[in-house]
Amino acid sequence: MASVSTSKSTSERRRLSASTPPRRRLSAPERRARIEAAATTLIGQRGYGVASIDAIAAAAGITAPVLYEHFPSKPALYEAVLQSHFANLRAIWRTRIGDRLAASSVADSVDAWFSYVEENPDAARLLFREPAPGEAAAIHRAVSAESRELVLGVLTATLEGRRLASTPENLEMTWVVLRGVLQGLALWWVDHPPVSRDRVVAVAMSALAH
Amino acid sequence: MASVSTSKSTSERRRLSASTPPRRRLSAPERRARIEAAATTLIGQRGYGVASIDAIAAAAGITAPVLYEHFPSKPALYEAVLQSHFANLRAIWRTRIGDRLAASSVADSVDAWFSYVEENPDAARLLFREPAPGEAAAIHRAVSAESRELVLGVLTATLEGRRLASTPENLEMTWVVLRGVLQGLALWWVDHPPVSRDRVVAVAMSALAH
DNA sequence: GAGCTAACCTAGTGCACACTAGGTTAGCCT
DNA sequence: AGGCTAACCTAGTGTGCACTAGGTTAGCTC
Repeated sequence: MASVSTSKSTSERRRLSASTPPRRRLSAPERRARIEAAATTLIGQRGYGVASIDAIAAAAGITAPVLYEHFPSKPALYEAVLQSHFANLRAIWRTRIGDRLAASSVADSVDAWFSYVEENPDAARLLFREPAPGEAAAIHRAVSAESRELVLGVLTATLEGRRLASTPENLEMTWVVLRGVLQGLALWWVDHPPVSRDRVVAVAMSALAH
Repeated sequence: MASVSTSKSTSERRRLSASTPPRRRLSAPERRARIEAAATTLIGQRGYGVASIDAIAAAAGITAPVLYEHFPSKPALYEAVLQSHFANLRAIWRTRIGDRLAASSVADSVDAWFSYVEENPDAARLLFREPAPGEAAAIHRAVSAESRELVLGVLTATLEGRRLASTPENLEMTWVVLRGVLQGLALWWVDHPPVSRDRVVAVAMSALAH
């Protein structure tokens, strides 16, 4: 009795995973990329609080301890994922717009921006659904601040002299309106994908044209 | 040793609360109202997931078991609070607007709407910060649907014949823009109270005038 | 082919939270 | 005054989560 195997044998475990691809070992960078992709999907769809580390690890094909060899904590993983996607969006704005806005470049940027949303719907949810206050909110605010400064700078240079942008507060409110329209449409669109990008962009541009 | 009091005496407990008002017993409706007020504040400020039942009960001056004599569960409490505030906002729209929009009544409504936000900042956070998907999101969607239908109906009656509102999707996108502007400004404003209501309303009206 | 590193695992720990069982007492009613 | 109801409490239970200790093995290097 006592001599019968007391722990599950290796062969048994391997048999269990026979139906799934035979569990390969990945290099650290590749595994890290899969973890970030899984985190984007799950945090985007379920929110920071509900997306558990176990679930993210499972979606990345591993278990929680392996995830902790790549990221020191859940907030750190969240920050890394936010950083990467916000940087992509900032690049979109920067490559198409100089110091101030011109009508043509704005249309270009908005279209490119919605292209990114179209190709990364879970990232859009992750970035634009504001997290509940707490740990996650502080990180989100810190990371998104850089993007906010970028757009605020462009708005300042463009709108100086116009009536509604005469004070810092009005400038910030203009930014709030801009963000509200774009993020609102983006979050609506990712749940209504049959609508074409052109139509969403048209509504956005019409709402933003004063 | 063993004979020394093993449980805290009643008098000792009463002495502890001597600094705070001497713990009155309230009637059920009054206590219920305080629980709802505490829930509005805490869920608004911290979000559904982070605001614990213990914290809400403490803010209402009681302990968790008493709260459960008034509300059967945390989701039920959340729904009750949402219902009450959404109903207030619907009343604001309904008393000032008939079947379709006229420029003057819209300005009136928007001003009254922001008055409510001004007087109930925590309610604004509770209503307009979309919760992370999960239990809370389903309830929020269900409760807010009635308000959405109300505004969508008014929009339909008003905009029929205009170009951008020609399809159901465009109508819904118009609603998304409207909501994005109002909610975005409201959430920004409750964190920047020194700005006067008139200025916020002015920005909102300018953004919504096509 | 032997050894080593690092990718991966199982099996926990501790904590915070929603919710409950069962007892105590304030304060009204007669 | 004495009794009764309902408002309130303490002290739990169970669950789910972030995070970890310690061991196993794939697969590269020599």
